[in-house]
Amino acid sequence: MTTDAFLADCRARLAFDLLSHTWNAVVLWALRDGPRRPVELREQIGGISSKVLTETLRRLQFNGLVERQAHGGAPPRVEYGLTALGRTLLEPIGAFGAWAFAHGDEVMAAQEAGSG
Amino acid sequence: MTTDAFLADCRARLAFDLLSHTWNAVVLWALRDGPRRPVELREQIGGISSKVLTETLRRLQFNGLVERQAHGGAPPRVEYGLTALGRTLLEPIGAFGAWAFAHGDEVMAAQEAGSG
DNA sequence: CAGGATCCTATTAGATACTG
DNA sequence: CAGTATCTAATAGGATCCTG
Repeated sequence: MTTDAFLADCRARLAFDLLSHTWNAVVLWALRDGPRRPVELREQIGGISSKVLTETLRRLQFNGLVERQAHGGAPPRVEYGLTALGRTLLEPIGAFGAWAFAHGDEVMAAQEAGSG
Repeated sequence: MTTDAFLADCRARLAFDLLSHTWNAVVLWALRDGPRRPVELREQIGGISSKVLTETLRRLQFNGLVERQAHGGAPPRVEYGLTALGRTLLEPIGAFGAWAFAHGDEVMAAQEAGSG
């Protein structure tokens, strides 16, 4: 496939849109080991507010990547887990993680060189 | 590595930050076949303004992923190409592209099901 | 605990016009 | 053509309070 075709394809745009939301990939990755409750996700991820986490989960749910499971009662207990489709995204996300571990220091070095 | 460690690592955050800017991955991908001039990139990508393209290129340059080469004269001729570091990112980006081609239709189906 | 409703701020990108 | 300046609209995200 050509670069042009790739960029023009709406599915490719879709993939980029998924990535363009800061927390999408982070939350998906945090769910890799199985369903989690919101409070657990917040602890695990760190630095994400309740509101933003909820919005992110709704977005992922809307895109068919995450499913919500409510175990009724009080206090409420809700879990979010990856769908089959969501699990297929773990591999590409993992590829980025691997890249970050391999080359992250080079990026940081470039940043310091550029700003100093 | 554990999920916690992955998420806490600043290099991982870095990777996610790279992705969180809408056009970063698109522009990197558009440069995969070799250096391009800004006007060529705009045509190839489509839907990106001169200003946003310039900002994106500066950002990528700052992160050591892209390098600028000016061939002086009038009219000015400038080319942007991937650095060695930038080229290492093509593989993970390609993984996402492949995912989009394989599963993009499922995401779109989920969106329609959710909104309808 | 889950998560909705508000308010507020910083950032982004798009449009346009202009300079060298 | 390359790139900047300016203005504006949209949005993400943070903080906070409140409800079931």
